Amino acid sequence: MARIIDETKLERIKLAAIELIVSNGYGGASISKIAKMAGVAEGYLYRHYPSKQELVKDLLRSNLNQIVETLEQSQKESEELTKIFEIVIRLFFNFAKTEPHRIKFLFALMNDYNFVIDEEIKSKIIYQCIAIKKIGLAHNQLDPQISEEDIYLFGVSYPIVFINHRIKNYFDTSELDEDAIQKVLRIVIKALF
Amino acid sequence: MARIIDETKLERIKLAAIELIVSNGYGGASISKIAKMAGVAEGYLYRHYPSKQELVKDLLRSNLNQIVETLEQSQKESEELTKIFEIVIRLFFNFAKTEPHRIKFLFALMNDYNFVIDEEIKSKIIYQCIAIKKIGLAHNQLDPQISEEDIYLFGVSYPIVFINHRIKNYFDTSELDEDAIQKVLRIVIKALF
Amino acid sequence: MARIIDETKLERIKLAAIELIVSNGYGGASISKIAKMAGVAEGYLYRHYPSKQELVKDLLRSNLNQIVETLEQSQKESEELTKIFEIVIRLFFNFAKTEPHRIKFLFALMNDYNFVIDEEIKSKIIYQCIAIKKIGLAHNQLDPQISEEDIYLFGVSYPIVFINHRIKNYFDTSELDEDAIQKVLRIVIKALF
Amino acid sequence: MARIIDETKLERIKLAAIELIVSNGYGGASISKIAKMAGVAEGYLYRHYPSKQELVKDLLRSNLNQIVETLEQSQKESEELTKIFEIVIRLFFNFAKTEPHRIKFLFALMNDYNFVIDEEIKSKIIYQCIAIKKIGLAHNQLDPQISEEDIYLFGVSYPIVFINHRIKNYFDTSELDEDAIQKVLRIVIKALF
DNA sequence: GATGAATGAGGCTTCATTCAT
DNA sequence: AATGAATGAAGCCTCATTCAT
Repeated sequence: MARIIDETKLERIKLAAIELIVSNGYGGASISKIAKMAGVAEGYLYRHYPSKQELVKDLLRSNLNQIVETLEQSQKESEELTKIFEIVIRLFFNFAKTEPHRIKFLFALMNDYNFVIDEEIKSKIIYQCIAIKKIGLAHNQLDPQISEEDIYLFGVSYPIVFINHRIKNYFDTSELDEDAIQKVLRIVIKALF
Repeated sequence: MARIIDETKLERIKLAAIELIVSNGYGGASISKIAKMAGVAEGYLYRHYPSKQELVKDLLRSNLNQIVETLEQSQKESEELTKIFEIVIRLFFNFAKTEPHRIKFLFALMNDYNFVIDEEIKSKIIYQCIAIKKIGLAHNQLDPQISEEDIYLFGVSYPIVFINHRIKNYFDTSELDEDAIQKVLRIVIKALF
Repeated sequence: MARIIDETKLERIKLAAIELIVSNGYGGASISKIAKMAGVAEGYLYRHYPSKQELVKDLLRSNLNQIVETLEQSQKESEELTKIFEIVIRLFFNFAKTEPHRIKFLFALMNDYNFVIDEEIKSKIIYQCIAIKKIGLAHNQLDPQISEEDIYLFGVSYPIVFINHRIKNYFDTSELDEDAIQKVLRIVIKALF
Repeated sequence: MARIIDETKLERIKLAAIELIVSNGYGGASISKIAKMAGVAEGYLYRHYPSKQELVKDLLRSNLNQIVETLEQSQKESEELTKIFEIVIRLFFNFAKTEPHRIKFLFALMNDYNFVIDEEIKSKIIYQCIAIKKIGLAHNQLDPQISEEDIYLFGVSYPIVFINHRIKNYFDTSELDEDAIQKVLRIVIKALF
């Protein structure tokens, strides 16, 4: 009975929101623009989210979840710290190539003072950082002065910052190739080990 | 005399704008709120800036200029790379203590995809990074693979990111004390040298 | 069987509509809220009423009909005017106790300039008032200057106004007890006889 | 400096709001309709009231204040209760002739369950009713069973209800002439004395 | 030079209503 | 017969900006 929810529509809304937030900022991504870009009625959005804020929160949440999964995945694939970081960093770069909006979106909102990260996801991320630190210490691969905060700053934050600087073409290079990956990886290892 | 009064007004406007942008975002910092907080008529603002955008651009420009000056200053004070980085980092931390709004503001807008950094300032910053790189290479203190981009990412971007993560209390530490400074400095040096 | 289920649904819709109109006003009683409260699909409502307006009109109509029936009933039960008024007033008070929403609803919409009372019901009410007047005159119980309008204003309007003032606790009494009934009855009789 | 506030505009807004609320109800009196009718920009309204609700509250407050003043005035002019009621009732009728919207507006909102009367005005009205009751008792003119609530219901509420019933032409008379005044006065006195 | 009254476009959100299923 | 997904107009409100004073 009744029509089935058109999942495509929701997906289009999310994509449109991300794209518009990335290019126009939170304030510049108006509901009407999002709806128009998604080819959906303005009111439709509110059948799935109680407010624009909640839509963006959800977007941030699900994108951060991808990071959490990336971190989890990396630890399943290897026990060597350099390898773990490589996996994570490669995933970010891959992410940047296949879905550049998403990495821009993350970059834009992770830093925003108005969008506090969901407590649950935050603790998952912290938990993963602690786990990585433990692996490193257990295998004597990590500078003992390194904290989970540093793991986060170099394993997550720095690659994202790097990628976005490249995307912004800040230093007249926008390459996100193998050389760039190696560069990031090398510095991260130098910093933490 | 009249000019002096003027300057105060403008200064108050700038401070109010920064504070409101930091706490409410660009969209949440309306002209009327800024004017009210600054104790100035709404229209007054338009005698100095053609638009709100231009006001914020100018704010970003002048705050970035402080960074340029910080970089310039650091090179005048020492020729040793570790010392130079220490000076810069100490200045950022000092900045964070005395004018936290400003460092938050920089953090919020530097990364924004909507506020492109003034071309002139950008090249100044790049120029300073190149200069620092040269000093480092001349004194054999720098990993030769390090580029000016890396100098920027670790000399400017990373300290600001670190400070803001601490301010946001992301890992349950909001300390910006000597230990924090040493920590940042140590990692930067490990990464670049 | 299916029909019975239907009737329940419709009844639930009506009750929900009344409750929401009373507590949120006509504008605050949205179809979706009514449907949700009634546990019914939004579209269902439109199988019985062509519009929200028509639903409310019908609600008003059927509730006013109860008043007409109350008036009719009272005349069947007695020929003495005081008795007739007593019956009517007691019914209103009883009504207020058992179904407070309804008396509030009547109060809210009877006075509304947007919901004109159905012509048919209006003439029924007028007819009843005339009938009561006739009884009074026939038995020499009524001040001859009293018109059917006065019968209405004191037999119907005043009790409803009184009850609602008490419900609103306007004068710090919300009692609707026997004393209140006696008080109303006494004044009505003093006014009309 | 700067333009002077155009008091006419505010007055036009108030009049338009009253007229539209009377004819379309609170919900039907939209900001845009009010602004259009008043010949004023939509946003202008918000320079004087923080919300639509507050505008209507203020309207209700100021109109109720007229009633308070009417009650106060009446007691200054006479010490005889019949005279006091006559003055009040005459004022209401006069009011109805010169400013019919206002009396309709009062009628519409006084009874509304969504617009609670300002506590301050309420106590003023109660105070006046008590004062009138005292005068009546002091001069042995009042039925001792009569409370201030009754004074209100017959001195204020009933005349307004009567006038609005006439305006609505409920019993095919819309006269608000001397006869009507005498009729109301006579019944009120019969009821309370 | 400075003010703040006034504007109206545009933002977010809700709503009555329709109609495919 | 009944559902509830989908619509888009309209509601309330805020905002950057203008301009008479």
